[in-house]
Amino acid sequence: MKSTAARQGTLRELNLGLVLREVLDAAATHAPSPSRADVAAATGLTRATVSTLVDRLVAGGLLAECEPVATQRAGRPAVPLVPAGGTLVALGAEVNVDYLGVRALDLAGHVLAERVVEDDHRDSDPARVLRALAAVADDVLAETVGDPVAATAGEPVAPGGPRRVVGTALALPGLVARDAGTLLLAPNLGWREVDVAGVLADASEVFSAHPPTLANEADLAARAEARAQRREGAASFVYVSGEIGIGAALVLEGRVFGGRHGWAGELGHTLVADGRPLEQVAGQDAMVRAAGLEREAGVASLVAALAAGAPAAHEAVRAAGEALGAALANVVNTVDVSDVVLGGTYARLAEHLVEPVLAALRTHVLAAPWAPPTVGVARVGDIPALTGAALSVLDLVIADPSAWLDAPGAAAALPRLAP
Amino acid sequence: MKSTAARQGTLRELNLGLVLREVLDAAATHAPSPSRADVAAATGLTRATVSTLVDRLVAGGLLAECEPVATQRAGRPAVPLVPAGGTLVALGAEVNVDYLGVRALDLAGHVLAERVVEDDHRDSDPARVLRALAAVADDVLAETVGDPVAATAGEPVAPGGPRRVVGTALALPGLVARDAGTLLLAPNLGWREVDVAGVLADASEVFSAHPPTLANEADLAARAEARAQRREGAASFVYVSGEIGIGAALVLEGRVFGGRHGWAGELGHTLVADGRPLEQVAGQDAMVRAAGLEREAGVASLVAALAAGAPAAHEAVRAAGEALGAALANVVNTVDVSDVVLGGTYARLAEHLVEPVLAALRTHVLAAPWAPPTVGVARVGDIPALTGAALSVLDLVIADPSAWLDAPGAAAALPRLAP
DNA sequence: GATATTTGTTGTACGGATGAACTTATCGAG
DNA sequence: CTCGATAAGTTCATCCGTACAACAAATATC
Repeated sequence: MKSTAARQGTLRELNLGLVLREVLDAAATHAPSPSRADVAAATGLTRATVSTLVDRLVAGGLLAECEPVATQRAGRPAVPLVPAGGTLVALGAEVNVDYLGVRALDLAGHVLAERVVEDDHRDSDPARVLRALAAVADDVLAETVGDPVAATAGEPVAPGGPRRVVGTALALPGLVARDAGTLLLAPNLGWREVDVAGVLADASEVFSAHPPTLANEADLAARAEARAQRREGAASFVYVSGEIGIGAALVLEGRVFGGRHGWAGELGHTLVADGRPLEQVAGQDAMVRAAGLEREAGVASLVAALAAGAPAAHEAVRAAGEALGAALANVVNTVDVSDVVLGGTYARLAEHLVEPVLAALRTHVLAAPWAPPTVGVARVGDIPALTGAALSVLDLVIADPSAWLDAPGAAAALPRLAP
Repeated sequence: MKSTAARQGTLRELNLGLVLREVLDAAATHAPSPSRADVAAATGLTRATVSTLVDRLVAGGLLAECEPVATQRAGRPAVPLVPAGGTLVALGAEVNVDYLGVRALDLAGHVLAERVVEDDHRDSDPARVLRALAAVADDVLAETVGDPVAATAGEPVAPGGPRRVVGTALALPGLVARDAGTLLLAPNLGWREVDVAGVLADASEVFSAHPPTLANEADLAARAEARAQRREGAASFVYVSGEIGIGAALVLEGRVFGGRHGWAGELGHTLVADGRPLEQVAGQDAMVRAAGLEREAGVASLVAALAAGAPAAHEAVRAAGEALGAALANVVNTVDVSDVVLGGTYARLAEHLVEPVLAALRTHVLAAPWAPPTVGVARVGDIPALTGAALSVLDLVIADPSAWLDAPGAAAALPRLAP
């Protein structure tokens, strides 16, 4: 919390964000679209105040009004409010060990377009991979807008036409310097000190117009998971992302906690009981190898072996779960968040992992008797970091809505959408 | 950040707190007392606005004006503002394994009175110890106010007379349910599920009028350390409290992070490489025993042995430092805070601990090359948790200053204090 | 068709911050 | 010693955003 003077504009900005978030959250959780009165009731603001704020947001092209819908009850029918789907686009990208991809989201959080390319990036050439990503990004954006150049010009337009790009974010399996746009270290890619933003800017129109914010893959995946879980209120949990590496991210009251530099949650390099880093015990490759399978066979073969009842596979996963649980117990003891969510590869193995992880938590977490640990499975869909990256971009809009308002009047002519 | 409607009163409350904090911080860091103009410049508010806010705080008895002081420079001399020392009292208490104590602070953070009683509380009777604490608390409060009963009545009074008690807080070496006022588990005391607040309320006037907020000892000690370090801006660090047990606390941007229930930082029960909990390797008793000394001899004998150059003592401390460093590396990797502050017993052994801890951090922290870890020694004085507990009470005043304003007019008659 | 009910809007009032004078109090130059 | 420069603090008109209350609009129920 920055302690800076609160002028009157701060007030408006705060409440504008509050109203916007209310509508966006409803859309994200598939709750019925709220009316002005609903928002007023939920926020504690007056109907009058909400009305002026909503009017501003609608005029600015961030919200849209649907046709009033009959509600069976007495009273004037409410006008449902929805995020304006037509204007803003956020681009989330990811480079991971065995794939890269880009996903485009609108303000409502709906996927406008996406593309994922599978490839092996172990010890790859950063420039080559990043140029491939840049091409994919331009493609994906082209699917959502007629002309990427016109789209960045900031002209308000009708739905279906070109859109305004809010920004871009990139998920990477390693340590990043988020401000400098540099990847510091990604052991599983074999990358070190790469000027990611620079390379992307040279290779892509989108990334040069909108320099990407870099972040850890697990953090962004957790951002997406937090949204998926928001259905039942802002949750706190430790998200474990089991890809080739092992990343973790803390979600506190629905917000991802990245730490001072965004490097929090480096779980893979935690030392476990035998002195080895966790990744070498419970990582994807380690499990596959321990199960007596070829590394190239991947997780799919492990899943198959488990289904077939192969004892070595079961033992491998159980041992991995035990080590993971012990490492997570330290995390839980450190940050006092007792719910664990398994994501990535671990989600596919959850059936066999939950029990050993939970057992380890129960025995090693000091507070377990009073806040029983839980182990759940991620709800968010495939490649959550793509969604999380785009959501992290959209957070900018929510944090400072008035910066993204179109010139008033232009959007007033927009036709009403169907509910 | 609770997302609740921001009305106009929110604005005033925010800025009131901002102004108050500005003056309190200056007092805490022994910086020169700021004038209204200084506060305006620091906060970004107008001189006019600051004036009205300060007037309100002065009238309410939270701030006081000193005699204008000649500044050598041209211009009207400034009126230095200081926390009103005379009106509010915050009580911080602690029960730990080998002592208990109570400290009374005024709004400026100055110690008004304190008392510490050394005793061995291992496997003690909670009721007996807590009754002793209650008696100490009543004594300490009596030193600061003429009549504890009158003091709680909330009458504004002149400096020197009875004071208003803001509240009480109690530091405990274990897990607490802070809302319920219950100690859940304190292994080193041998206490479990103790209704601390209830016992104290029955045994003491202060605690019955002002039910104590319970918190972990390390968290509160870190709260005090954060204030001591604020001199150079809001710092982030991991505070390690080495008492009989080992506690840790996270300080982020100057604020203690307690986690969902206040149970964050349970470092002592982290499992180290050989499978034992850290406390049994690097705890006070473990070090003393490993050095070949009697447990009862305590840390003093260990310090003496180190000074005498006893090889066993040096080896014991070095081994402890190594284990501690490895455990801290996990914490640093988890929460991305690279500065460590050694407190409690560890501060006394810092000379011999810093090197092995630092070495362990350098090797195990993934981000070490880009954010070099540091290991420092706590600056705060003896028994920091007492100060931290009282400070946590004073935080209530800063968070909601208007709730603590006296009736206007009553304090206007107060004489001006000397600068 | 009258009434109740709920949504959304329209003024008016109020509280709080702002900016521009203005007053007060000191230093220093002549 | 006087005058001007300088800075702190105050006063007042103004702006801005929210609250409150009354009102208009649109539907269901009887």
